[in-house]
Amino acid sequence: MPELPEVETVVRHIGPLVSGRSIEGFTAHWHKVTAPETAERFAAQVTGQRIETFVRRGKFILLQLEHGWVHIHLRMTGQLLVADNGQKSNAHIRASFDLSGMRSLLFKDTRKFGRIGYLNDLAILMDKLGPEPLESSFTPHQLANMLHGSRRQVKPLLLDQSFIAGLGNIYVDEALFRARIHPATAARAISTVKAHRLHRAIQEVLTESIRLKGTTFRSFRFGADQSGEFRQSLQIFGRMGEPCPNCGTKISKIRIAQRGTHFCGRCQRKIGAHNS
DNA sequence: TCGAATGTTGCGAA
DNA sequence: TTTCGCAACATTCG
Repeated sequence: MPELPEVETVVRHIGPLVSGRSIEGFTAHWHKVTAPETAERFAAQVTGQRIETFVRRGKFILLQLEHGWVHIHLRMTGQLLVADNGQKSNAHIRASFDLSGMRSLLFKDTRKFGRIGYLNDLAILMDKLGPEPLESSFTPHQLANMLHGSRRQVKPLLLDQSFIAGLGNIYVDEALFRARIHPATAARAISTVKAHRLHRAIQEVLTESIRLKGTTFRSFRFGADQSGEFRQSLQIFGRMGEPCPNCGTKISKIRIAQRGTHFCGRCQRKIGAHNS
């Protein structure tokens, strides 16, 4: 599903196609796509404005306008498509922006969880998000301090967008496996050495996935129905029962914080700091 | 046939 | 502060 690498892939693909164009109109094809705002009010706020930049923050796609910002969240099944006017329409289109130059930006979302909104001031959104894991300002030392300040289990903590922005179920499982940390470990019990290892694992797994244009596990697509290629590089996610690539032990799948969680019971021991 | 599982966020409640 | 369960949805799986 769209996590940081998938959203980054979408932004890199779509940005050049729409930046500099003007929004000439907006149509909601499903009444809640702009919730809690009404589609009419959203349309009034963005119509006539030029798209200055097209960027990502966490899992949000942000369109900087002349005045204010459009934010788009793909949630689970959202996709952005650019179509030339007159092109045949797709199923599950929930909203469309009419752009200058006879071109449209379409929001496709089978499960209807995705949302589009407008903000005058981006701070309202930014304040709810933790650090960007790939920014150089995000340091191993900082992550260690953050972990040591929490009593929560490490997996739900990493999924919390106010703790760190952009990670979802797939990359949390992958990063914890690569760092050899059990997903149910109390965050404050993670040694500084392991915290630094986790920092490296997070950056490596995200960077590598962006390079391969994300993970297509079920539905993620970008552009003209293209898939990401990182799925082949997944070491633990979706591999329950398969041998651990590190030690050969069967990969386990359990439920932590209501989320399917994959790990190796041998490589990722919950207690004890002796397994490196 | 049908209930369970899927996965992200936000909400209220414990 | 943190955890828990649910709701928002459609589709696929067993």
